[in-house]
Amino acid sequence: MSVPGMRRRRGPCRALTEDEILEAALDLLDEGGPHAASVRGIAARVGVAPNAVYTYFPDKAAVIKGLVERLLGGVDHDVFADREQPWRQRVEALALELRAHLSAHPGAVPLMIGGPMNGPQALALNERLLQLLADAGLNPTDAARASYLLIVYVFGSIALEVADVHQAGPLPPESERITTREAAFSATPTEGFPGSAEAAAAMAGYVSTEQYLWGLGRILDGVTARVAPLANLTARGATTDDPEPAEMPGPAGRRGIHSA
Amino acid sequence: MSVPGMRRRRGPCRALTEDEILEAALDLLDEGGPHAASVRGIAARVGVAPNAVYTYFPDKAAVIKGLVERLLGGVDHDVFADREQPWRQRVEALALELRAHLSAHPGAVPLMIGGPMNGPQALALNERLLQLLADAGLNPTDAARASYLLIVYVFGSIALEVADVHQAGPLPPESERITTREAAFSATPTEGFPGSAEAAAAMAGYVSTEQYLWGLGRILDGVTARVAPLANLTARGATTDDPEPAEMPGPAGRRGIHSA
DNA sequence: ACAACATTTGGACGGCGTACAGCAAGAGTT
DNA sequence: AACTCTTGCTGTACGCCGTCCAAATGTTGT
Repeated sequence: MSVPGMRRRRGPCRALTEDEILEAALDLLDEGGPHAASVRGIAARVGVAPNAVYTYFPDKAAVIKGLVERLLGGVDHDVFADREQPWRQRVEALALELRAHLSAHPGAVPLMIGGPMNGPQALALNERLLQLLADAGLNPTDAARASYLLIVYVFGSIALEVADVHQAGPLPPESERITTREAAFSATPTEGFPGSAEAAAAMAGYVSTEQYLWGLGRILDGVTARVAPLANLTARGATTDDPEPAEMPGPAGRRGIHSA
Repeated sequence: MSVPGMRRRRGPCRALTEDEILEAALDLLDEGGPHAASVRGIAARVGVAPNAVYTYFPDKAAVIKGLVERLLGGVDHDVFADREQPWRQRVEALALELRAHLSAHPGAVPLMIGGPMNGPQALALNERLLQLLADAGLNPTDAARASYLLIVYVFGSIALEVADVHQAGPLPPESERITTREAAFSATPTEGFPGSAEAAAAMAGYVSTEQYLWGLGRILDGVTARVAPLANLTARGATTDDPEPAEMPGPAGRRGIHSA
């Protein structure tokens, strides 16, 4: 009497689950950096022989893939799914949530951008972003392009940010990282470059939430400028002392793409 | 008595140079993917014992660092140094040159974004970009922020692009990559997502020069929209003889990242 | 009970980065 | 020229890596 779906596999019960393996891998990654997520280390942490991992994943690449999917699946979708809020704030919330969630596991970020993000969670994220931009009034083509632009910006920012700290383990707090960068850049001679001191200060501030949100804001400005030149301004506008609302880019802006 | 600069080292002549090692590493990287740049492989290619590499570089990380520097040093600075052209075209030329140059060595791109880009060539690139944006009329703070935004976009785009192809060796031509992506995305069921066919086509087109330039254009739109709506006719601006200190605010942003 | 199968394990193979000791080769000194 | 000192390269070895293979163990179906 074998229920076709319930048919328990022939052999002995498995000692663990895929999720335990992925969790162990993530823990090792957080503790020891990207180098520490070895099959042997994972197996030792969950208490099995090194090659027992191959019962659950065909090879290490599959473990990494599953790990990335698990990480992407952990982003809180509710923060930006509230369609009552203005869409710009929803995008900002998504970007901040992604950055916070991924920066909490800096060792996993190089593995993420090292391989193709094809998994269901990556597709779901893209899909949600597409819908969000479509809600904002963009046509499907622009929504798709803007979606990828935002993905590139978010993941590129996070990648450059976590790549900037050379030590393993969790990321130091933002202020400490900026201070370290400041010291590093001011120590470098910067042979003959103008304004080395203030340049060091500026480049140190690259890895800040403020820079992150500034770049995101400029991208959203550029995306909305051409599609809805008047309908925005609902979300938080310019934050600095620019007097002009800047309706359209200057005369150089009309130069289009080499459109195929 | 020996001239202090001419003082040849005491021991026997070195069999090779650092550049030969880096070139061999780059060749291996191009042929066999990021995995193939092993110290032993490099040594075998240049015809020495595996540990002879450590005469020239202290460890493998130094080889990678030198390799990245060599790659960044290979970008043609003349394409965007022409200050007669409008600055937007100069930025586009820089972005295209960087993409072409780095995409020619896809195996090296993960190594590039895997570590901090602190080298002199990276700093020089940043510095040139800063000056270019300052020429465009941006104040130092916005120029610094826009410079990093552009760097994030360029390197993030290239990283996602080369990470999309799973096989080693040189990148297939763009059309082939798009076709492959199209097939992959249309094969995926995309469970219940709206517009799977056109979504697949749109996502396949992400890895195209057109998408790349579109995103770059939106970023430049967003950057220029708020800072110089009128003043940037030509790049022949003031020489920025006395740049104000680009006080980049420090750890002012409080949201987002903290570890653990 | 028996057979079929999944799971896990011990062991091994090749490759990796790299440390250590020894040997060859050139420069400086006598 | 002989000696020494410094430097470059090699042989060897250690520990770690990912992964395969054969055997042992446990579980289900007949």
